[in-house]
Amino acid sequence: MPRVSMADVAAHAGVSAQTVSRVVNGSPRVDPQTRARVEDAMVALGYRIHRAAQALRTGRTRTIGLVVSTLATVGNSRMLQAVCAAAEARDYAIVVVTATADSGIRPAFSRLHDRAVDGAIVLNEATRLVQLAGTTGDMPLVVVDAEPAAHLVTVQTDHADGARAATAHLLAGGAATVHHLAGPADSFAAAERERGWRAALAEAGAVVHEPVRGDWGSTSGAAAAVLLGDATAVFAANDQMALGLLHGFADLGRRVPDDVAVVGFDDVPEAVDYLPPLTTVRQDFDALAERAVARLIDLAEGTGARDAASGSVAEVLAAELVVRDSSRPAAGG
Amino acid sequence: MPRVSMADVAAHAGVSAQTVSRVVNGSPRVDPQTRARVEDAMVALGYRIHRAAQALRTGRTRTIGLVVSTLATVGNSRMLQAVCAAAEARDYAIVVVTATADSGIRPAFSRLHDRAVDGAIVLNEATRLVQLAGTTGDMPLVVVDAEPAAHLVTVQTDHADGARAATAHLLAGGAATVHHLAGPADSFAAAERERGWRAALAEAGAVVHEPVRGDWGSTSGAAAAVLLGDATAVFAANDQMALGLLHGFADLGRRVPDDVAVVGFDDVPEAVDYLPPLTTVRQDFDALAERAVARLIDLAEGTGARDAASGSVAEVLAAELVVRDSSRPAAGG
DNA sequence: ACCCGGGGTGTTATCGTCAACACACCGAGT
DNA sequence: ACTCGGTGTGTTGACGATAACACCCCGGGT
Repeated sequence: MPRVSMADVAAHAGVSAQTVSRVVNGSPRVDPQTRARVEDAMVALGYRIHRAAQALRTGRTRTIGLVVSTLATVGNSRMLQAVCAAAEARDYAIVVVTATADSGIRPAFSRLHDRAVDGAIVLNEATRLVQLAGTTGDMPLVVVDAEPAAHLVTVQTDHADGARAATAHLLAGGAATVHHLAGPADSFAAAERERGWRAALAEAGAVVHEPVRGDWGSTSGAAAAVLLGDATAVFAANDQMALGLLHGFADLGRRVPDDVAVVGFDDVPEAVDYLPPLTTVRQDFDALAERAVARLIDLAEGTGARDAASGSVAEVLAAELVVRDSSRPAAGG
Repeated sequence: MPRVSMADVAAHAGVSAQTVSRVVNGSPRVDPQTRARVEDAMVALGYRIHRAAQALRTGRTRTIGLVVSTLATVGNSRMLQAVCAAAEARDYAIVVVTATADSGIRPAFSRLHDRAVDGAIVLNEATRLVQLAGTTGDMPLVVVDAEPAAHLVTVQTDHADGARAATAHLLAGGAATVHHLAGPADSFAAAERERGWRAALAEAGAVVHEPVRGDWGSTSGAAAAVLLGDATAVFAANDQMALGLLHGFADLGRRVPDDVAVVGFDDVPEAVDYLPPLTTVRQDFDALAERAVARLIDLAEGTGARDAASGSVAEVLAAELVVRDSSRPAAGG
């Protein structure tokens, strides 16, 4: 049973292939009766458009590349899911390519170029890789969580403000100052969260201890606990490292939140069942993905929407503090 | 700067487009000097093959569809990453489509059909959806973690054996019997893990309490703790539910592992930092993905490899018990 | 009667690649 | 000399969709 082409449908409906094309693409210049006949034929034969042929002719694939460094972080995998949903709603498909630290970003873009994707969304914490991306190709690009820059469309959570809120919350809870377990040095999100933390300390006139640096993984959080032995409040740059802190502090015999309060970032689904349940900053991944996809498709289909559709070059979405027991000393323990 | 085609390269190298095609596809019938000239021209012009055109001509896209119900479970997102890596190593790309419970699997396959993928890997815990898949299309298919069946190539972890090992471990630790916090009723993996648990109890002649059923999420695990108030050992069908159990038991004042031992399944990266660190059964997602991709490409490129390459219809990979504190009463607490 | 405009439809050419075939050349066997 | 097999290369014609253009028909204005 070979593929059904427009010509087959056309023959069945007694029209030309061009008319079938017009029906498929919703052209208004088709007689309603003809349209109905063609639609019946499409159903009868089980017609499906051949995207490869369409892509060859039009130069557009209705496909978006997603460049991702890793899916091991919960944030990235949730973003992927949200991006898929947003793209499917617009009849676009997502091609995932990985750009690891050692492979670099170039082979990833090379693959996307081969595939003639209409654009790419970069989900990559390493700012320097993004700068390489500027070098690579003339492909429409939306970068998530990267330093805003000229010629670069970015979408991001307001990491700094979320971090500020988390830190202020800890200070309000009675801590003299707040220590910080930061993310990797090359991550934009980590830098922003650190910036927000510093700002909150500065506002309150609190002492600033240099942050300890982790790698997003929970194990690095557990290791950091030892270095934070004298802290009474710690803001961790993500939930997984915060979990590690909970573990590390428990091993040291320090009770959370009574001896030390802990706050994370992301609000992963499991955070509510950590011991104790984790106070954290919630990112709205669905909204972030939705905006990224919308912006990218604007760019890709842009009929010169450089001014109208894409008013601002950087889009920033609010984050929300979620208070749970890990920062609530009075938690009926 | 428009796209560089084979014709452009051909003109630059003073040969025909067909010769360029032969060079690109590594045909042996090309003079080494000619080949070198063409390769130089490709580099000079920055030639990249146009996959859409290639797909139109050959009917093959070097693209694999990945049908996934959700990426919220750690297992699925790790599988996705591993599948990407395995596919990229073979110069295939991955297109992700989601098949939620309410949308059903049909629109997902519809999208893949449009995209003319060479085959699909189904990562879907709901067995019934997979049966629908049989209805859908003549596309080469590899199903991960599904009931082996005729005309169906499957790849799976040995869930039953892993569960058996986990249960036996708990019994060996001194428990009179082991309760089970099972996964959703429609999940093949959940059913297999339950089967392994039952088998281990039967071998030991232990009392069987009907399992409590969760939804893979940690919250359902926390809720289940209340129903398991008298258990001294619980085998949870995944790590996230086990985390919920740890939380629930803590709220009930039951100490893990002293009052009740807990074992999970998957070995998520964070399990080592749960409180206490979680004994669990490790799945080798990389190997699973590698096998799934290899089998699928065999099928897709199969020149009739029905007998040779695909000897067995179902492939089963071993799981490994990882013992940590949540099941080790003597853990120097 | 004539032209005009526009709705509805068909024809042609083309996107980039590759399979099939054609062909020119050369050295070896008869 | 004459076929023959093999090697290196060019030519032609699809694959399926669609942009551009051509065309027919019909009602309304002159």
